[in-house]
Amino acid sequence: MSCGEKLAEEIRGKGFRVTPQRGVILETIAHMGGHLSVPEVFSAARDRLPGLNITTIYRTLETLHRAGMVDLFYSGSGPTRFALRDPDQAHGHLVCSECEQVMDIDESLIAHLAEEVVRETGFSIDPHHLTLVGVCDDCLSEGKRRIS
Amino acid sequence: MSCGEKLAEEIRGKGFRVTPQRGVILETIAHMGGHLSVPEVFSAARDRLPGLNITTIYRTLETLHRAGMVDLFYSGSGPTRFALRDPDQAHGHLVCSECEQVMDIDESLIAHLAEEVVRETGFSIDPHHLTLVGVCDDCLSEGKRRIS
DNA sequence: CTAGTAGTTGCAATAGTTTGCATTAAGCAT
DNA sequence: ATGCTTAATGCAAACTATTGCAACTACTAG
Ligand SMILES: [Zn+2]
Ligand SMILES: [Zn+2]
Ligand SMILES: [Zn+2]
Ligand SMILES: [Zn+2]
Repeated sequence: MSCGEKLAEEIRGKGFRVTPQRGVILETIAHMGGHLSVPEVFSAARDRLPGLNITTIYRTLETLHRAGMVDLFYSGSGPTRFALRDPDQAHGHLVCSECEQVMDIDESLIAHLAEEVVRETGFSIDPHHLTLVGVCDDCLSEGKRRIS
Repeated sequence: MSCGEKLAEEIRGKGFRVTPQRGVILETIAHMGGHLSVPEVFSAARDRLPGLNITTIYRTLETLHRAGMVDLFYSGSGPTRFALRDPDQAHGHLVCSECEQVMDIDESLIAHLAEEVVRETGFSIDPHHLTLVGVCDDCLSEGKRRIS
């Protein structure tokens, strides 16, 4: 069973239909890996399934996101990016607004943050691809800008 | 001195030029208040200054953001929103991905979170309009969806 | 296997955002 | 006041994202 087929079974299990388009899109993002934009997924998936429309990519990724299989990742600049979720390892990102650098946050720190928020507010943060914007160590010490 | 003029002085102090467009845009967002989208600011500001181009709104808000006078607020759906920064009270938002509800986070909780992150990673989170996506108390107890 | 239902797709129109470039004008120095 | 320098604006085009609707098809029930 290919990884596309495995993912197809997973979305069927969540009550969504398995279509050729969804099969190809899942296969594509699984093989490309990483953090992809819709146009990137589109041009790769269209090669496997001519006639595929870019609207279908947007809608499929939204569906997969609601199904918990794909994460959104918006860094504050450029197009929104999507990534296949790794259920075993929830990572997040720190985006420096000065140098555009993107760092990873590891799972345990995210878990601590989420714990504090849920205790204070009752709100459960989604630990997958938690994205925080600020200023990195380097940029802060270079004094390019003070955050007020 | 109107609030628009006061803000104009502030951006001049940060090294940016004061133009009629910027004066009108500042006056407009100060009087409208709240969390505004670019199209909203545009249609209001254009009434005061005919000929104003929407591109100028985008660029001015980006400039004001870099100057620390305006915050970005992207909730994961709809257009990006902007708000005049209140330097005395940094608030943030919790966005429920189930019911679209937006709650406020108060400053002290944000300060705690930022402290934990900077201690672990050296990264300084911008406390203004910190926005976290997840599931609210109500939606979680109603079991509309489990977060994995 | 067949028919019905409802979720999904493609297409076109629309909305929101960014970029390049020529023109204009704010702030500064004389 | 006058001219210089460079930031800022307007405009057009490209890019990114969303929505409405008709046609289609995956799934289910019989
Ligand atoms: Zn940086
Ligand atoms: Zn990631
Ligand atoms: Zn909710
Ligand atoms: Zn706010």
